[in-house]
Amino acid sequence: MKALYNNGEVRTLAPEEESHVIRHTAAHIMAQAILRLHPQAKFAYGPATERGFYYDVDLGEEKLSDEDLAAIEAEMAKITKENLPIKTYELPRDEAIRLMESRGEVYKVEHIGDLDADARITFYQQGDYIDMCVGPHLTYTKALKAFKITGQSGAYWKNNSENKMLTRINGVAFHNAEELQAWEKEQEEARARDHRRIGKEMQLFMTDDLVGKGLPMFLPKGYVLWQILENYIKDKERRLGYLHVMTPCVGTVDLYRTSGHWEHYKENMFPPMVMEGEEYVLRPMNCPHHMRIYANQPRSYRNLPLRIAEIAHDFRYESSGTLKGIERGRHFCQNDAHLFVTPEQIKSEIACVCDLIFDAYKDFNITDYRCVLSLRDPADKKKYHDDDEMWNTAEDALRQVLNELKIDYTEEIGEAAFYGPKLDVNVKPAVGAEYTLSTCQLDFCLPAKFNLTYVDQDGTEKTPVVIHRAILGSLDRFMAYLIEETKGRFPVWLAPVQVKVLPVSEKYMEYSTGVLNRLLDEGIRAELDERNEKIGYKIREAQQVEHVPYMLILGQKESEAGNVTFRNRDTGESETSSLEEFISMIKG
RNA sequence: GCCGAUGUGGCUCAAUUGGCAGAGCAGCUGAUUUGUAAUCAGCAGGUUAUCGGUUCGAGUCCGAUCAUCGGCUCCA
Repeated sequence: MKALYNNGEVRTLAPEEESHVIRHTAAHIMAQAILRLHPQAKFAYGPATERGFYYDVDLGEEKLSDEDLAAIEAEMAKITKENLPIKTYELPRDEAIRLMESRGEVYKVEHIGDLDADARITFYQQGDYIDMCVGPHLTYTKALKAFKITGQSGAYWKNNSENKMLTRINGVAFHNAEELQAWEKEQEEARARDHRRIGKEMQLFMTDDLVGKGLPMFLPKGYVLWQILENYIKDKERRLGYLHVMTPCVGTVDLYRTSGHWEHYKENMFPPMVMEGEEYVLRPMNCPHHMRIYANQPRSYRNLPLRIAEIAHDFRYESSGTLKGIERGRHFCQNDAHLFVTPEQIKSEIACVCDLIFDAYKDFNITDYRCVLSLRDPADKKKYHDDDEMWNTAEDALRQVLNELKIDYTEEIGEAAFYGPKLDVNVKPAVGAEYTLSTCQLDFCLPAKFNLTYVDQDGTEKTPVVIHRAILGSLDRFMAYLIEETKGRFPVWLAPVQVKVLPVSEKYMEYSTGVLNRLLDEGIRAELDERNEKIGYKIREAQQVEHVPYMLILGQKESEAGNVTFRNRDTGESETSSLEEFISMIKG
């Protein structure tokens, strides 16, 4: 596949570059189609994305319907059929501005102003459509063979909510129709594993308008899974010397003024409740409570590290548009902990946190994740605690630890918490954008705000450093992740129902009840299907809807021999064994 | 919050240009007593998200509100 570079050269693309060029060219062709149908359109940015492309367009007062999008897609097909040659040329800055002004492209003109003074300004043109662009692009419009407009959304000019909202039209583009078809199939499968869908079907959780949006409720089966997660991580933490506490879900506004959260996040907190002249808020996070626990008694260097942990309920007034099942609600439970350490202990404690993260990932079979070192944006003095020396120390310390631990990470500017840098471990859900599962944050800021001290070896008072960390992140979000990864087919140790006992007919109910009770006595999560249905029907439901790992089929043979026949959900195979053997298999 | 779309029994979906709200599954009752992915029959279930408007007549057209979905922004 050949591409036209902005120096006029035509070169054969490396295979890994092809998709990007196809998608970027698709954006131009879409822009041309939009312009033909909506001549008032002014174009902002129109890049290629991971799977496709978009173009941000100012359409004035006009709103696009689905029919309009379909018309644009049809016009794109027409343009590819016309097989227009794609040309490129460079203009001096003043001529470039004049060209764009003459076409009313105000956003492009502004863009030129943002470029370095010596930047080359190049254009690509197909037919009468001209776009300012660095390329490269395909050489003819017919080279775009498979694309689809996937929808529209609002997006601010330069991603800044102070700026005008533009219409973003999204699309996907591929080498050929087969790839497009494969993508469509993939989308369908992704929708099928959406945790909201599976959660509803498996009766794991629900939401209710009368309770309130963004406030999911865990149903019995979902809460069983939730508790397994809670016990799992608390047990790990206990072995690592964490001390669990329980603190209230409200606190005074002054508590958050002290921490600085009030100043930074009050818009995203549920508003204050005034009681007897005091203001209280639902807590959005737990650091301040844990800081006060630290301050509850004098601390010595001998007490450190002090690891305070809590499965804590938090409330955040998230924008309605960002709510997403149990992945992001207005109430959630954090697997939170604060490690109070001396500067010398930072490295070993962070190493221990990282070990715990990757240890847990191994247990949950999580392999597809990305580590990010989230740093401040030094220019943004408002968002971040203003103390460059503190930041440099913290960022260097965290970076150094990650390097020594040989953790693969990318650095991202402007992603830090307001009080310090963090290591985030991100995953991508079946549907939607990447999010953070685990986090480990280094904080030189809050301990000072709360005047926390410890007496050091030499008898002087020093300020501890705090490491904030969450392994399973929020239990709710972690559960959403597990649902999507497993498609609801949880491994035995996580399955809300591990064994479903299915009598072949009511004649074997007594035997089945005995088996059920034995399983329950062993602490196995088992259920009995007492309905008067055929065995095939019971299997179908346990398999297809409940995704139960093991089904016990009990009939004449089993009741006479006193054994069990179990059916494996994943293989569909059946085997007969003694009940004892089956029990030890489940427990093993 | 913003841009756009959607909203019909618990679930999945029908309902011609505006003309009697319907089916399958689930539920209940009865029959059947069943051996590895749906046994048969009957019954019940709806103020078509809510409120208002247009019309002889609204699930359908218009407006507002609410919720959900796809994005944007945000995520301590």
